[in-house]
Amino acid sequence: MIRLSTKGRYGTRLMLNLALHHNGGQKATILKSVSDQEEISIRYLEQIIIPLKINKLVKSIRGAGGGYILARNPADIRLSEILHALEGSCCLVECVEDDEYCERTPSCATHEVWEEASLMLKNYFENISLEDLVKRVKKKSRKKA
Amino acid sequence: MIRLSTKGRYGTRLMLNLALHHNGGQKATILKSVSDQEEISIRYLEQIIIPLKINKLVKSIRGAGGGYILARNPADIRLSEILHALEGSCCLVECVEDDEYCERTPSCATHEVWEEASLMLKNYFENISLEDLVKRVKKKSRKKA
DNA sequence: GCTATTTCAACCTAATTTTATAGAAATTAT
DNA sequence: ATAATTTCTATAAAATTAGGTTGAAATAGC
Repeated sequence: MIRLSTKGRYGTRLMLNLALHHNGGQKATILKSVSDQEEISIRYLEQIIIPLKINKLVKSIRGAGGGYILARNPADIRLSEILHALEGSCCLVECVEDDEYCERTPSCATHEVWEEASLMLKNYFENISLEDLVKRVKKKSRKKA
Repeated sequence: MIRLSTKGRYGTRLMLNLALHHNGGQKATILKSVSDQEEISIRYLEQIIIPLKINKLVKSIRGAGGGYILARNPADIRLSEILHALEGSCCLVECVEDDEYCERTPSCATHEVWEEASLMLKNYFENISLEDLVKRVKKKSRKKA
């Protein structure tokens, strides 16, 4: 399927949750609280956050009183970066980013199409920041009330 | 990953191959020849073509001299139809097409984003026909020569 | 010219391999 | 002692391979 894996989906919700609790980056958020609020297994969150840490999107603080903090302000973290860290790419197919993946690429008409669609997606996700998502959440909760 | 499955990719190449040999829909193309040209296992092609047949995108002719023919002219078959037959949808996430998939949907800000991206993709694939792909192939082979 | 046989290709089912997802247990740092 | 982190182990899904069956056309023998 053309489908976002749970890694990408859960990871984005994880980052959004950190953004919602990001008060200038003072207090760390523990995965347990993210787990409770987002209803995602803490074990799985631990695996998901590893690539986010490697890609310097979050900082970890070990030990008591520790947890995770966004490495930058929510406005400076784009969805494309999160997906890139978690999915390896924003592309629909491997061969778009990896030239050597398939030798047919130069003559492949379908490749062109996947590439164009991938660029479209990439562009879309590059223009959405965590701050934008936070705004959407606030808008939604206003509608409810 | 946000990735098109091999079903979608191989299936599109299968349909494109049928389109390239579609001379007004007179002669059927056998999977063996598609397998040789596209370098995809014939066993796998047999599985991939089933949903394409169910969705009335191809017609099968059994026995000697048989094979497969596009059910319509290449200009009348859109990429979105092929992907829909093979992938079940053009969407990035289940919850976009299935309202009951996730109870968080109404309050989920990330859901909005996946939905918008999915619609973008859907729209893109709806505007590409097999004939368009055939034209791209011809353009590419001209460049080579 | 009709039946029997061969051939070709679609069709169906099962098994295997690989990859993704999820969780448990053990470990490390403060 | 508590919380983060790593490593290991199941489970599930996707991709691929493989074998055998059925139906339809073409050909050979009578």
